[in-house]
Amino acid sequence: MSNLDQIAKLSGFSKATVSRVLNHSPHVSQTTRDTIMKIMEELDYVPNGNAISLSKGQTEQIGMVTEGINEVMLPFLNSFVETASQYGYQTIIYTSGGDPAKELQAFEDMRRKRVDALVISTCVNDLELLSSYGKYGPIVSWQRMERPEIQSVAMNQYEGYMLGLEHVIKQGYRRIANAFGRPTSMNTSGRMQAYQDIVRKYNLPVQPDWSPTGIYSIRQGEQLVRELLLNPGEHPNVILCANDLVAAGVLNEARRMGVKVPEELAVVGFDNTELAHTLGITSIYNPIAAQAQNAFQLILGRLKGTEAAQQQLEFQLVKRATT
Amino acid sequence: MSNLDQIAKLSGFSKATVSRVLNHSPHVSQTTRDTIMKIMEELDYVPNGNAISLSKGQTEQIGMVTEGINEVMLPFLNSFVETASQYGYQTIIYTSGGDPAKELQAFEDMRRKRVDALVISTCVNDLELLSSYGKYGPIVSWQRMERPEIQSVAMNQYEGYMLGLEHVIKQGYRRIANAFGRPTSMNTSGRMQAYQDIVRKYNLPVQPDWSPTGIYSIRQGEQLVRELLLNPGEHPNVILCANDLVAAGVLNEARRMGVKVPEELAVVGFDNTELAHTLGITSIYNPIAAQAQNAFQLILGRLKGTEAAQQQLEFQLVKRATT
DNA sequence: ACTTGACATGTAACGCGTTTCAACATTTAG
DNA sequence: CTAAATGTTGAAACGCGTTACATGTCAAGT
Repeated sequence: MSNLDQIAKLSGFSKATVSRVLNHSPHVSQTTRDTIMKIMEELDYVPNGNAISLSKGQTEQIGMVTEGINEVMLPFLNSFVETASQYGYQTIIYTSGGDPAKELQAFEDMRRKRVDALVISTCVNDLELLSSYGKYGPIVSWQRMERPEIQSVAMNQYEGYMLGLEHVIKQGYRRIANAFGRPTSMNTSGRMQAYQDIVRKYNLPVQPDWSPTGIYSIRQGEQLVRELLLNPGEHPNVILCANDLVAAGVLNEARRMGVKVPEELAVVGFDNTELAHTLGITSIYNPIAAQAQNAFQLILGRLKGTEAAQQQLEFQLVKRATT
Repeated sequence: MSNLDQIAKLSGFSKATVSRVLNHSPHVSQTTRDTIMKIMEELDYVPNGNAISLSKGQTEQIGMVTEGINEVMLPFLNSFVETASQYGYQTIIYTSGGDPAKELQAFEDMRRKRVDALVISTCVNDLELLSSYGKYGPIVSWQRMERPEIQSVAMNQYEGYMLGLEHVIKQGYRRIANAFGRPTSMNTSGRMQAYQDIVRKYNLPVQPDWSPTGIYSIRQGEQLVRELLLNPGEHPNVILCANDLVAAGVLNEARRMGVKVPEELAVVGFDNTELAHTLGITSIYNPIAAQAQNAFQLILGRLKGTEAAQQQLEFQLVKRATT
């Protein structure tokens, strides 16, 4: 493996000049540039990325921290990776599987300079602790967050959820159930607030078990339907789901139970992923890809000291066959 | 930011000894270890990851190269990331979006020592070219591949596909259509071979447009159904799909067109992802998660010089409502 | 008492670019 | 024709651990 020093020696110039050629510095004469480039080609030279990272103090790598990648995250991940790579940044995946220690690993990696910044979604560690890593680099969250050290690209969940709620009300449904996500997240509390407000506004019936939290997956959606519809007492006639995965599970299981959708039970998803389209589920369009781009821009801004503006994005309701 | 040198000076020991403490070398007395550890804690010291990578010549990072992450890749990605992290390796995502130059970036990054190894799936560059990067580090492919420089964890697609073919034959279907994937991949040619053999064995009817290639996505699946069923002439009564995404699209569109599944048209997916389960699609179980683990083990083996054995994995057919 | 070996620790080179500051050469302006 | 400006290039320090090899010490073996 050849290195910069060899190029310098062979060309008769100093390391500094070779470095200038590599970095396209204008302070090199064309002749010198040509000479050096020729030698680099002959030796099949490429600079060592680690050496660059070490001396620059930056890796041009950004960590994405999640519990695990699922269908809902897919557009976020793809869009983020794509955007980052346009600017020469690579994306490293950190999945915790719910283990706080593994999650923390990502933050430690930022402290150790292996990544320049982090994007996080739902977190399992104490926020206080995570925020404290803000001093080691930019942290941007996909969830709404009230921490000065952590910027957020999350949208106003209250408004988004309200869109879904008003929609089903307009369709004539009144017995509304909610499959909420992570109970401690700001996203969930925004949605809960919307639900409470709509209940008050329209004086809707409420049952304690109609608003469970911690529902994220297909399987959980399936189970939820069984519980809701097999319980004694009054049943809901519409379920608003934390995301499209849950909605898919709900729809699937309801049909399996012989329940007519949307006549007997309406289903609303969230995020409007490909899955919602495929299954024909009414869903609240969440401009996830745009959020990912925004997340990267925020990071880049912090990294370059050019403070990018927080983009303004909106929810939309996509009506399909389940309402 | 404190560094190893400061710890050495403050503790009165040399850098070498401090390094030994960091690396849990047994050649340090307990007293010394304690002293040094205490100082490291006081200064809130952590070693710089880039410096380690530079001097060790390894980053403990593995690149995963794909056109883009989709639902089918999800279990592979998650399983790979999870397994790698157990061994202290991080996973970097490289998505090319079909652009050869972007794909090549990943290989160049290995040359520049930013990643220790690569896992690839479908590739858009010339294989000859990609193989030549084998000298810079291990490359493992998720696709079957006939290159000594690139190991493969792909399974025998011939047998897997045959499983699906024999199944639909047994169910009485004879007009078989295939939505094949990437035309140039070894995976596809294995499946094509299986199809040809079954056609010969059972003397099945064949139409030129019943075996298109290049079908990977939901949308393409949807379109395919329209084409196949609206064409003049004989229509197939079963479609075997390149993956579950395509099967989902096919199923979706067929139902929308009022076609009865499985009476008028059977659908078989591939990979048996969560999606197949949700939609009740018969699918060929492809032990993707296990392949990902295997891929990592192969890489680790090459990296550590301990040659891991290629695991033997099997396909299975999961019958659901679409056949 | 003397050698041998085990253990603890230090020295210095190494991995490889980047960057600041200084120096020198060549134009250009006056 | 000189002073100032502009353009080239180099020396050396810096970023930070790792590791092969050397040295010193003390206890066990004979």
